[in-house]
Amino acid sequence: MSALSPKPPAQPVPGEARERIIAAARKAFASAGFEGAATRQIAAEAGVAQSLLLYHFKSKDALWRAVIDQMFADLDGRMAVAARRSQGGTVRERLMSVVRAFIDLCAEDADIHRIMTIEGRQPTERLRWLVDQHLRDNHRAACALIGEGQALGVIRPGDPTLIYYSFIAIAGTAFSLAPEIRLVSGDQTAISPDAIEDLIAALLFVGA
Amino acid sequence: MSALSPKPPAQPVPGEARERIIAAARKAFASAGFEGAATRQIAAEAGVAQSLLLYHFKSKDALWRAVIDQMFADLDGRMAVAARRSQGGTVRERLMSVVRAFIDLCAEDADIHRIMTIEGRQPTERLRWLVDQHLRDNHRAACALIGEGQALGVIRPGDPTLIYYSFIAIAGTAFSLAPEIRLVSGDQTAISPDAIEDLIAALLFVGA
DNA sequence: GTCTATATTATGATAGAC
DNA sequence: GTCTATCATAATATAGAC
Repeated sequence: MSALSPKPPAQPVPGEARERIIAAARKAFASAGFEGAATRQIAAEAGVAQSLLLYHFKSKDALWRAVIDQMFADLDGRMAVAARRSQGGTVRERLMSVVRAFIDLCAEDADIHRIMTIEGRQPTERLRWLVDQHLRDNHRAACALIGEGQALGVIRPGDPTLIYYSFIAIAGTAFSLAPEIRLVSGDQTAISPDAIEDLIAALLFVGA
Repeated sequence: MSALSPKPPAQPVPGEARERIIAAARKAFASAGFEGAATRQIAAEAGVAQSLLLYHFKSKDALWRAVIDQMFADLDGRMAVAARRSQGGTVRERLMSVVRAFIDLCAEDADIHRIMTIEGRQPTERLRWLVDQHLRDNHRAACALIGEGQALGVIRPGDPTLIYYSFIAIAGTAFSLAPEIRLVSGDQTAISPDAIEDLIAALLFVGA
C-alpha cells in the first residue's frame, strides 16, 4: 500500500465521523426514545468525543432532526422507486409495490418504525415538526391510492387513514418487536417479508 | 361534616399515594420509556416527594415492575371475563370476544401497548422478566385458539405468532398513535373500536 | 474537525427529622 | 408514611487548545 492509498484507515475522512454519529444516534433514539438516549453514549458508540456531536449538530434536538431527515430521504427514495416501477399497473399492483418496499425497509432496519412509534404518542413540538416535514405528504399519497382502490371495489371499505396505519402497524411491528417475538415464541417464529406481505394483502383487499 | 367524616380530604388515606405514584409512573413509562422517565417528574405528577417513591418501591426498576404487574392484572382479568362469556361459542365467537376486550382496553388506555412496544425492542433483563412473568402465557393461550380456528379452516393459515402480533399491532397502534393520527389527518379520522374490530376480523378470518 | 476540560443542571438513591 | 436535605453520578452544553 502506498502513502497515497485511497482509503487511509487512521486519517479521518471528512464527513465520516458525522455519518457515524447519525448512525449511532438513530440506534439510540430508536431503542430508548429522545429523552432516554444519551449524547455521551451516542458519541461513545460512534467512537468520538461527546462534544464533537455538538460541533456537527448544534444540539441534541438538531441531531434528532438530522437523523429523521436522513431516514425519510431513504424512505421517500425507495417509495418513489416502487411507485415508478409499478406505474401503469393495476391499483393492486401499485399498492403492493409500495407496501413491499416498506416491508423490505423495515426488515432491513426497523429503526424508522421504532422512532415513529415513540414520537407519535405525544403531541410534542417534535411530532408537529415530523408531521409538517415528512408525514403529511406520505399519508396523503397513500390515502389517495387506497381511495382509488376503494372506488374500484378492490380495497376494503373504511377510513383510508385507519387502513394506512393498520398496514404500517403490521409491517413495522413484526420487525420492531423481533426481540420480544423471538423470546416469546422460543425462536420458533420466522419473521419473513413474504409472510408479512400475505397478512397485509389479506387486510387490504376485498375477498383476498 | 363531623370530625369523623368517612373521607377526610386533607388526611392522606393509606395506600392512596402509592396508587397515585403507580398511575403517574405508568403514564411516564408509556410516553418516554424506562430510561426517559424521571422519578422526580413522576413524583411531581403524583403530588408527592421524590423520595416517597423510593420508600414505597425500593428502586426505579421495582416501580416499573409494580406498574407492569398492575397493568397485566387488569388485562388478564378482562381476558378471563371475555373468555368465560364466550365459552361454548364457535371459535370465531370466542376469538372475537377476546379481541374485542383487548381493543376496548386499548381504547380506554393505550399505556399497556405503549409500554410493551418500547420494551419489546431490545433483549434486556426487563424484557426477559416480562416474557417469563406475563407474556408467554398470554401468547400460548392466543396461539392455541388461533390454531384451533386454523384446523377448522375458519382462520387464515400462517404462523399463529405472526397473526397474534398483527392483531395486537392493529388494535394497539391506532390508539397508541392517536396524537399522530389526529395531526396527520387533520382530525378527520375517528378512531372507533368498531372500525378497528372490522379490520382485525378481515385479517383473521378466511373469506371475511 | 477533533480533542480535553469544565460549567450547569438533572438524575436515582440515601439519611434523618417529624 | 411523608417530608426536606443531600450525595454521587450522569446529563446537555460550552470554552478553548491543537
